[in-house]
Amino acid sequence: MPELPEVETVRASLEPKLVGRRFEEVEIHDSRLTRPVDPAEVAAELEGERVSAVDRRGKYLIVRFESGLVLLIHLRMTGNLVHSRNGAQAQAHLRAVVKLDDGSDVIYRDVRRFGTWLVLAADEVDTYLAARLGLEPLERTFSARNLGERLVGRRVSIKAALLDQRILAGVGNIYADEALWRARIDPRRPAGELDRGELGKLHRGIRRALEAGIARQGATLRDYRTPEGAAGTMQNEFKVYGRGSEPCLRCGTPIAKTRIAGRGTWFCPGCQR
DNA sequence: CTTTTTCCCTGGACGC
DNA sequence: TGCGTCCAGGGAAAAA
Repeated sequence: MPELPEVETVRASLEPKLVGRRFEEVEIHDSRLTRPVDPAEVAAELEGERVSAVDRRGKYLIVRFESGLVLLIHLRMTGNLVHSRNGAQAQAHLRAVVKLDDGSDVIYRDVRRFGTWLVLAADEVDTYLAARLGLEPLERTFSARNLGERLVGRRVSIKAALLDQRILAGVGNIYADEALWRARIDPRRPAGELDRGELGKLHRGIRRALEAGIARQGATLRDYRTPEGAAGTMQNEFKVYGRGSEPCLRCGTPIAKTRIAGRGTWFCPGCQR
């Protein structure tokens, strides 16, 4: 499930391969990918465009073109971008292929078809993203203080708040659990009740968890791969996610599993308070 | 306004 | 072996 570290890994890998390249030919095989826009229309818009930058905001990949046009890609659950220099062989769940002007291809696969490709004009992008995304956790401007400001008065659990992209952008189910373990905070605590010290620990925990994920090229549980086709290794470093009944690495208490905001949630009932 | 629930989608795991 | 059921979860939309 691509979260910020996985999307950032994809971004960093694709950036040097795409910047300066032209989209020669674009094939989109799944109408769900561009819904409600006709995929043929999106393909036609993208053909001939030359890439000027590959950015990221939250879990969105932002492909900017010299013309000002922007392609926003969201991988959702199982979306996967691979760069290939030897053609796009017939592959299961192939949803789109972009042929670049250096002869290489960008191949998009997505088992569950939740991913989206959206084309916007340059002046529409900020508005679109600002309506959906809050603080960017790895930006310098992200602080314990402005995290706290976003949580004031919130009665939802801190886990649910971390998953709310309008509060904090890029953290998903895995890294939310990992960040809360690092911060020693119980995921069920009401978000608005964290004190100043806890906010500081949470701020640090979020950054540490995300940075660890990026350093390991993300976590591969099933579908996620880097654009080189490699698996990430962050799944080997999980402190709590998926470790139900195994001993806490800090205090030895068996890790508990519960359900918060409809998502599987793992935490240590011994040292997360 | 905030919060909760439902839905989308496929395939792997599991029980019988 | 086969079939039904549950689970995985990001985010949009509807409901409360």
